[in-house]
Amino acid sequence: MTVPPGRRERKKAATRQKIADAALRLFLERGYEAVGIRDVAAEADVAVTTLFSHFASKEALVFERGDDFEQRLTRAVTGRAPQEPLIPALRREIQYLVRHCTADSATPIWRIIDETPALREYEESMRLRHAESLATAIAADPDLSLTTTASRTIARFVIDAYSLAREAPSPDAALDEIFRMIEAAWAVAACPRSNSTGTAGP
Amino acid sequence: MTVPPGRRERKKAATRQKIADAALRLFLERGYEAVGIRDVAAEADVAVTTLFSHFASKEALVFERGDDFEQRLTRAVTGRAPQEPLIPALRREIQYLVRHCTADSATPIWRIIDETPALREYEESMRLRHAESLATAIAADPDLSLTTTASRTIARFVIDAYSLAREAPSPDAALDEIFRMIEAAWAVAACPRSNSTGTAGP
DNA sequence: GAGCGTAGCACTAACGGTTAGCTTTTCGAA
DNA sequence: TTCGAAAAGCTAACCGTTAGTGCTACGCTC
Repeated sequence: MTVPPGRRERKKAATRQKIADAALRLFLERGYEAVGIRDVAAEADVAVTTLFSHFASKEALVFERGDDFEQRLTRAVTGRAPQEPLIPALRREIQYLVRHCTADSATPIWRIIDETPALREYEESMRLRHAESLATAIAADPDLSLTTTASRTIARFVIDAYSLAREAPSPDAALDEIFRMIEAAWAVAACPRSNSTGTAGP
Repeated sequence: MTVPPGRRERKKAATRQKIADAALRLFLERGYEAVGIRDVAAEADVAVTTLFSHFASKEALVFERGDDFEQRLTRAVTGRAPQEPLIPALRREIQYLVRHCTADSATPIWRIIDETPALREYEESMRLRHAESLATAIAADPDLSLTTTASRTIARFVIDAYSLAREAPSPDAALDEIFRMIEAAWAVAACPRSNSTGTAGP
């Protein structure tokens, strides 16, 4: 809770950054799988155990700023203009995020991610955790007052939109189509009228 | 392609079963993480390499019959009665699958899965692969003629329904709620009318 | 039925990510 | 200055997984 970060925390952050930079450099240079943890540690001039005290796994080195995703989504909910409807706000944010990693394939880290199955799997699990945070944020909004299930469903759908649009040939068009569906799902979640779905329980 | 499986294939199947049984026994006895691959191999009296020639990973030992899930879902699409609408057919199948692993927590393997993060993650990635198969089946149905994106979206939503209902306090009620949302999403995917979603692209 | 090709299995040894145990260094506060 | 604690280090392993190399048993053809 100290306002000016002490020398200790600065050094710690510096070490972390040094590791992340070394990892990125090596991954771009030789490819993700061809680089070992011990290589990264050596390049960053730290011990392997130090590396793992900063990053939980090898994959986490790639998604170094992965928490931004989570924060941006929850803030798109909690920080949106008063009375602004939920889904368009989320759509705007997802669109930004998708563009950020498709157009910015100038940033070649996304190429590595796309080409490495282990990283794609890791990203999907990460997004699933993000969906949980998003669901919590949605459920906490007093203007919406959704059930837990509805919140979690919408959150999953929104994350699906990200994943699907990301690998679609035309991300923008895909987002259009998917969010039209999400909007419809949202409408029945927000004001439940009928409850017959065609199959009654026994 | 021989109708009566030869001795060779029977022996192979027997070995596979022996390994699966040994694994299940040990996992139930000591817990998933406390059992090593070498333990399983020893208990089944096979070499470690043999074990990995039958199962791709340690997690795969637990989801030995995981392909059933995929097949049941695709057949729910391809094998449904003529003119039967898609979503109720999928809902029926998902309901069956959810009940199978919630009520059947009598089968304590699901308890182990629920308690082991590594297994939950593995299951989620597996379901994602299943969603791809399901999407293909949906896209191939001539009665529907959906876009690729719409097919994949519906498939993901249906898989989400499974995951969410599985961990909901009342799975049946959750399924009701989620499938009401999916039905709405489906309606706009099947007959697209308006295409304004509240946020226009720049 | 003898011989051949191959699939299944075994064994050893390693690789690569990850962790435990313990010591040393470095900072912050008393 | 001194002391406690956080950060970083080193060694040595654990554990899932794979490569390399044979051997054996089966299925098939002649």
